[in-house]
Amino acid sequence: MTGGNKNDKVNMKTLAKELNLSTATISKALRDSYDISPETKLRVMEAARRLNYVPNAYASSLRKQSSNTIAIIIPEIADSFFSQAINGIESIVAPKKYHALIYLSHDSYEREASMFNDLASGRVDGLIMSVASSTQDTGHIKTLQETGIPIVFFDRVCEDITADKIVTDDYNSAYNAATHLLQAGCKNISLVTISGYPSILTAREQGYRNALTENGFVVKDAGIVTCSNKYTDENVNIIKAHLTTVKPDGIIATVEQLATATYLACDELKLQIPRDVKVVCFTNQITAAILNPSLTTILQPAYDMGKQAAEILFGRLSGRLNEAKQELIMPSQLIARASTAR
Amino acid sequence: MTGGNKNDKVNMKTLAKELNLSTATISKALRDSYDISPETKLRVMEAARRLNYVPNAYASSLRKQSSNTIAIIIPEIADSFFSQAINGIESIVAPKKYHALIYLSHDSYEREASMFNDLASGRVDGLIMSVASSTQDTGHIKTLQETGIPIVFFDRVCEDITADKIVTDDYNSAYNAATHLLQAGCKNISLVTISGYPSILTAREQGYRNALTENGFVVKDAGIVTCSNKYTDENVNIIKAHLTTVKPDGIIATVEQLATATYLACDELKLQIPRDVKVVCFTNQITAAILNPSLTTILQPAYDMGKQAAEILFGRLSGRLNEAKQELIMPSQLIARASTAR
DNA sequence: ATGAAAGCGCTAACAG
DNA sequence: CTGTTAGCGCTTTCAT
Repeated sequence: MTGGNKNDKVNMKTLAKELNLSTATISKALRDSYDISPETKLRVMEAARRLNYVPNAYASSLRKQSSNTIAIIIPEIADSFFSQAINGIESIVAPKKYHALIYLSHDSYEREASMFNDLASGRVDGLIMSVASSTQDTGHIKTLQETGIPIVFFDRVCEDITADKIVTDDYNSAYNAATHLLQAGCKNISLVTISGYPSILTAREQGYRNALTENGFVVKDAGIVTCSNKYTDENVNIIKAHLTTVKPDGIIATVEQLATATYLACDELKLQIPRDVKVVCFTNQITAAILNPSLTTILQPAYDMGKQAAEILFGRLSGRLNEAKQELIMPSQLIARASTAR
Repeated sequence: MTGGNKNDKVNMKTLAKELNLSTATISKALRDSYDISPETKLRVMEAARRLNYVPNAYASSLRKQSSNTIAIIIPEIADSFFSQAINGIESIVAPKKYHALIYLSHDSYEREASMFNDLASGRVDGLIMSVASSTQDTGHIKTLQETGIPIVFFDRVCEDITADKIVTDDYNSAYNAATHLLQAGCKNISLVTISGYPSILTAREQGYRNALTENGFVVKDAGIVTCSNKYTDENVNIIKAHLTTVKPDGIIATVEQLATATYLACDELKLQIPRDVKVVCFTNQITAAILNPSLTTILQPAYDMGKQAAEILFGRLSGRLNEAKQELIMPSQLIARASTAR
């Protein structure tokens, strides 16, 4: 190692020796405890700075049985919704000098379940998560919860678990999206969605179904296309097949990665948006406004959802918050653009 | 806490008591050490599973003085290049049962520098980073490096630090982008870039300058627009002002977040791409192909860069790799689309 | 106001 | 093959 002088490691013992104090005093002085004299505190702080003392987080965690670390479990990081949510979480976590350990499930139940081993070891004090779309059995989550670690769900929540949850009004958003398409003149609206069990998909599908039914349309199963939850381009073919057979004049895409797939499918089939098919998608992509044509989106308050989730988690961690678990529903926003123009 | 039965915490002592063995034996058995009898190993494994034993990572880290954790420092997470790079890093880190602690500098030198305190505490075994654009003084990085922690830079590297580096061929990419615009008929090409010191910006600017000069053009400083490195929309105005005064017929945008700003600026000024202005941008956004018009991009191999960075880091950590530091240059790809059509 | 001592859970010499 | 022992660096009673 280039100049790794491991021996100059300075810990509390070093400081104690330097100042002729005990490590106990050092410890208290550094934590600004009330029963240390102001002058001693100053001497300790000064020495710490001078010798470049850095506390060992693991020793502290081991001793205190708490880690000042939280976990974030999300399906995917290369997704605007989730990355914006992380920025929101981080805006709360960082100032508190907490750390965030980010786990990516890649929408796989197996990966997700295996991560929970780690979490039970006291590695983290709390968890913020969005469930993998392939997760059906939630035993791993319940087990962790029983150890007393607080969990806050956001967006993709577990219906069968009692915990704090931050979601958007998925039912209404999809209902509004469908209504918006109907008003734009669509008569045959399809739902393009992904496989899996997240509650948000059920809610979005229900909103879609009810909007159609209430407007006198019959919802056929053929009108619902299920794509892969992988971020691959096989979905383009699935959507192309659907467009060819069912010939919808309107599409609601339920998750971000389906926006590009839908556009490409239409393009390859020489279908023009919005003339031949109108499209609306649940997405937070900043480029929606400059797409060809600009895309009507349902924009979720990702940053604020993350922020809220973190705030609630810290409320639980500090004991400040100990009422019943709450479910916070934050409004999404339908932003009409050219892809749904008449 | 809901059913938090803290007292059933099972550690090695519990297992030892259960099986009438010492904790040393338990420890070795669990690590599959050669000097434990197969039957004992089986008994230990079985008991561990039965009692739901989870090792305490912090105790282990404290004792071993290594944490099986690496740090990733990047400017921003809501950026396709960086999030794809993280996926690449994670593809190497996860199978090794390592953890990745992600730190976001938000392109601020102060934030970045303050993170380095944390890292010196033995919290992480190694670091993969992309430097904040506002970082000029690299003392904090050098200090950490001197403690013997291996550092691998990717994309935004530090010129004045000897370390492993993964970059793309920024000079050539910009050179090619400029040549591409010239071939498309541009006579007045501007560079839209961000403020800050990353070497990649210098390289990209140099590629731009040389391509123009070699083709008989004079590069004026007015042809280079410097935007904010914040992910805000004030940049739209900066670019609008430039378009109005300098009236370029071609634009090279050096970083992802400037693509949307450039498009919006043109749109607001009713300038048509590619008729009035041709645009090429360094970006990994998946939506580039479906923009209006589709955007000519310089696509960096983000995922592979992350993967390589992680592989080199693990090479250093394992001691397998101990030759001189290497600088790996990975090729970017210019993907011509409608925004630069003649 | 300061210090002595115990111990968080684990690992690694070393003995047997 | 198994156990004893010491200690990683820190925090926290409990004395003084």
